[in-house]
Amino acid sequence: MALLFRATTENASRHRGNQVTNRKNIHNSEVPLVCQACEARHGGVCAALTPSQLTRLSEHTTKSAHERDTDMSRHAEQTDSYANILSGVVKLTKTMPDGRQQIVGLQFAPDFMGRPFAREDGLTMEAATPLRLCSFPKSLLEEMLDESPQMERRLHDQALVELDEARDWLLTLGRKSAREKVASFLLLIATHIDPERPVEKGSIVIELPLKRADIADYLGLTTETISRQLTHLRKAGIIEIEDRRRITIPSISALRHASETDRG
Amino acid sequence: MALLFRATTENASRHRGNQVTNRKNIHNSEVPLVCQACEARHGGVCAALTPSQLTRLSEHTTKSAHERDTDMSRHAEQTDSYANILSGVVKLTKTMPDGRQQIVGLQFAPDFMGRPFAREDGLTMEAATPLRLCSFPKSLLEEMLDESPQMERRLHDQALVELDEARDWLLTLGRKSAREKVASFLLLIATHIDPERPVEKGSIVIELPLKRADIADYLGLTTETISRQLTHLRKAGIIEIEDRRRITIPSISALRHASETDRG
DNA sequence: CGTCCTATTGAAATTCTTCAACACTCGTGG
DNA sequence: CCACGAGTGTTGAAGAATTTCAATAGGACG
Repeated sequence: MALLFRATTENASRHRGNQVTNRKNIHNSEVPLVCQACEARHGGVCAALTPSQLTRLSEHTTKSAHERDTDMSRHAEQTDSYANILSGVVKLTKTMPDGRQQIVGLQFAPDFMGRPFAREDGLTMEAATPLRLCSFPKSLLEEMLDESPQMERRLHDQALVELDEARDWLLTLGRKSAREKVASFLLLIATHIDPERPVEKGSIVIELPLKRADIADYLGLTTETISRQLTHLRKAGIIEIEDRRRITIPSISALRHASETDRG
Repeated sequence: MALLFRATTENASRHRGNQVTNRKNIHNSEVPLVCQACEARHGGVCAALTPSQLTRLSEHTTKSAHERDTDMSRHAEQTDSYANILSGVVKLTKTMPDGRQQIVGLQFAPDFMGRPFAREDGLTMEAATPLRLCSFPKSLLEEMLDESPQMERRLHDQALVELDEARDWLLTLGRKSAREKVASFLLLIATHIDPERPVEKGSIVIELPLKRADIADYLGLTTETISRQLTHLRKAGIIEIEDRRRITIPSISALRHASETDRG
């Protein structure tokens, strides 16, 4: 069992955020250094805590790194912990008895993973990319949730955001053509992968966190169709394919248009 | 504007739940009579309130009835209220610029309608059937939410349930055939429309809350396909069609099977 | 250099949609 | 009481989009 996931685990106290990039100039002496990186990016649930609560929590956090394709539900179960995503992408997948699969959600930094006080059913969570987490014991977090309604509201908010995203995706799966679906996916990645960047203007390059088969499972299509539609978008000048995983988008608004209409 | 929705509105205090059917033998003298009906069925958010809070809330509730196709967002906006569904079904719809539509959720009694402290975007809410609501002023409810973490947790729970349902539906839209989709829809209705009834055994009759065009918008198909698949299910002996709106299901498990496999 | 995994491309097969005609139901007014 | 019309649902045939099957190519790694 333990062999099934390989994680490099370091105690947070030995680790002062020295790997952190993208960091803004924040010097809040009250906030634990380990947490500043998170805060700097765009506060996850922890942002709802007071500095003293944050200090208490940070004393029990563990940072860990995981390879692509690691089963994260297993990790959560084994360590009896919840976690924030520091970097990387997690895919949530549903599977039918006969093997058909559908990715029902993607989680990016700084999303919270897990469900305090509630069941998560029939869903597998896998690292879609190399992943870094900041984990805390379930018991401690649930304690703090009982103390801090703000933190619970934060989780509630994340659930509502995920609900909105799931519903947007229902529209995509139910009513869009394959071409529009692929464009919608690229748009989704472009707007989520780096929340720092203002995404409206200019040419951007995105790194796809999923391989073709995963994209297919996300869009309810086959890998062949993904491939064909990508080359179609390329020929239409809406994207440029640098390499299987890197795509440049000359104009986000052109892409957005393509995500809502088939005909030019 | 006001002409656009016609509602018969009665003050709750003049209304002692006398229309209530399906009521169990509960005699809790501390709980306001207006609320007992709700509780008896299967506690909505109000179940998290103390009797005294419930009394306070019940003094400001308004029951109302609405015809099919009423725009409920308008109602919520105009009365500045949130509401519990007492009976009937509400459909949540997303629409694309070019008119394509997708139903992204159905709400049944005793679901809570509205989103305290958060935005609900690009979504229209319509009565799919005649509807009865129990509404309360937003301000009062938000006050009580600040007082009662249990109530907020209840809302949080509902959001998580809706999220799970949306994700199940993603699998349905993304990976199932038209036949399986229609079977899945019937199964959904059978399991939601009357939460009282144990749903596993025997033959049951369901009343469809949606017309064919709506079912199509829920399943990402066309009305023609819905029609064809319904007659297919009928010929396969999985359902009997009593009339356009009433369908009997001889065996729920056969239907469940049909919702996951095409070939017999 | 061979092998495994991933991605692309083509041609045939299938599923679902589109277009078109027709049937049923219900309420209204002659 | 019947006729009419609008809204709703069903059925058929042709067409389009996507899948399936099959073959090939590119990269990463031992």
